Formats: sequence, structure tokens, C-alpha cells
Amino acid sequence: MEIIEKPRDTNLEMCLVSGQHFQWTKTDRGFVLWTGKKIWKIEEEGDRWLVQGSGLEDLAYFLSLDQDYGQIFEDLKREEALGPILESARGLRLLRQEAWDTILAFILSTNNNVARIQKSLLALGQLYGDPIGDFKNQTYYSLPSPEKLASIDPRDLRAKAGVGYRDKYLVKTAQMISDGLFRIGGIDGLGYDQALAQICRLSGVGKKAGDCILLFAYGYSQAFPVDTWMEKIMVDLYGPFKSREAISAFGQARFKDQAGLVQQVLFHYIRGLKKKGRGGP
DNA sequence: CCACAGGTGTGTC
DNA sequence: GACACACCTGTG
Repeated sequence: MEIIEKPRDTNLEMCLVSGQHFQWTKTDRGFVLWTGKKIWKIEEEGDRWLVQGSGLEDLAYFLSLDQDYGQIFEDLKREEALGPILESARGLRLLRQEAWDTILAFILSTNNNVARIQKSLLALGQLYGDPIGDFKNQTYYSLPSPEKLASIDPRDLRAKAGVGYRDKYLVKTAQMISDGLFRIGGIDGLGYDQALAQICRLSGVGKKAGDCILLFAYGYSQAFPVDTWMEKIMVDLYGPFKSREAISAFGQARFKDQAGLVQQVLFHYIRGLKKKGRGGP
């Protein structure tokens, strides 16, 4: 157990429920969160964090604490259309997740909701993953390796992990990687367009999921994933547009290295509306 | 019962 | 390339 000062410009809950990361659970005073084989339990106590698990250095990396999000939010004030939306999202950060976990999560994300994505990921870990940590008599599991997942019958995934029609996408993608037809590390160093083309080779990964994977796992901060909700709000704020792709291109050109963060800010805003208002944005 | 939930793969023009 | 259309599963 280590006790640290709560990091600046960091709202842990906001980072976790923001739809970028699904491997976490709430505890009485905080959260357990994991990615790959790293896991942490963070309890919030006033202006302190009580941290257990995989160590502070790796946690700081995962939370991108080396990035000055206070300054980044200040810079984004130039976007007048964002106005109060931006202020309400202070504390939000982009997390640095393991690529393999992120690939699985966003294959699952198609036509799906957060609760079910989390349920499927938990089941995959419990059924086929390895134990990575114990907190309060609860064992937490990593996701199965590509080799392991490649050997599983898709029907089992569907029946036991509730992944639905994404069953074969998951297994196919795992096979591509375990067969050496796709290298997880092969994305690094590519330009954005090439990186997106590469990641979209994976089964079940299209433009939207691909953008999410590039943004959340590979550090392409200029990626601007556009889903149905993002489409609606972008049309409201900056529209009209002729296609989702046009919105993505606009977001990248306009927000540059902050495009991915802006997308998260907007998603946070949409979530707030859905929780409070009912009826959506 | 039907629409919807953070789309993608496949087939058609 | 731009379009339909099907697709697991849970919820309101």
C-alpha cells in the first residue's frame, strides 16, 4: 500500500466511465482497474490516494500523468463552441491501455452497450485468462492471450461470455495474431492513415473501432472516432456534414493532437445528458 | 412487439 | 464508392 497526493487534473471516475476503458470495478472508496497484466486498487481519501497493486510508476504511465491536462484544457478554450462542455469534463484524461485488451474491447463494442461489454470482458478473463491480483477476497483476471483465444470454439464464447455474433471476429482476430499474420507491435511508428488501414485488417474492426484502438492503445491522439452519438453532437456544434468520415476528418483537422480528447469530452457530455435528461441530446 | 444500444461484414448497384 | 441488410442480447 502506498499513499500519494491525488494527481492534479485527474478525476478517476470520469476517466473510467468515459467509455475508453472497460476493465474496472467500483469499490467502497474507489476503484480496481486493470489492463494487460497490470492491476491497481485506488482508494480516494480526501486529497490522497491509497494505491495497491502494480506500482506507482506503471500507474502514472497508465493515467498519462506526464501529460499536463490542465494546460491542454486551457488551450482548448479557443474552441468557443465547446464552452461549458469543456469545463464540465475537467479531470478527464486519455489512458494508455494495453493494445490487445483494447482490440478485444472494441470488437465487442459494436452494436453494444458499456455494461454488456464489461460483462463479456469479465467472463473472458475468468474463463480463459490468468489471475493477476486479489483484493478483498476477489480475484481479478487478465484477458486470454491471442494464442489461448485462438484455440477456443466461437460457440463457447457466445454461450459462456455472451459475446453474440462477435464470437467469430474475436477468434479470427486472435488467430491472425497468433499465426503471425498481424503483429500487435507493427503499428508503432506508422503514420495515422497507414495505422488505421492496418488495424482495420483485424476481423470485426472497422473505422470506428480502429480509431478507438489507435487512440486508446497506440497513442494516436489525433484520432477522432465517430459513432452515432458523436455524429449527432458534432452536427449540432459544427455541422452539417455529409458523412461520418467527413466528421472524423474535420475533427482531426480542427483539433489536431487534441482530437481524441475532444471526442472524449463530447462523449462525457452526452453521457451526462443521458443520465439526467432522458430523451438524449 | 419493436426500437435501440458507442458498427461491421457482406452483397449489390 | 455508396448504399441496404443481417446480426447477439438485454432493456424500456
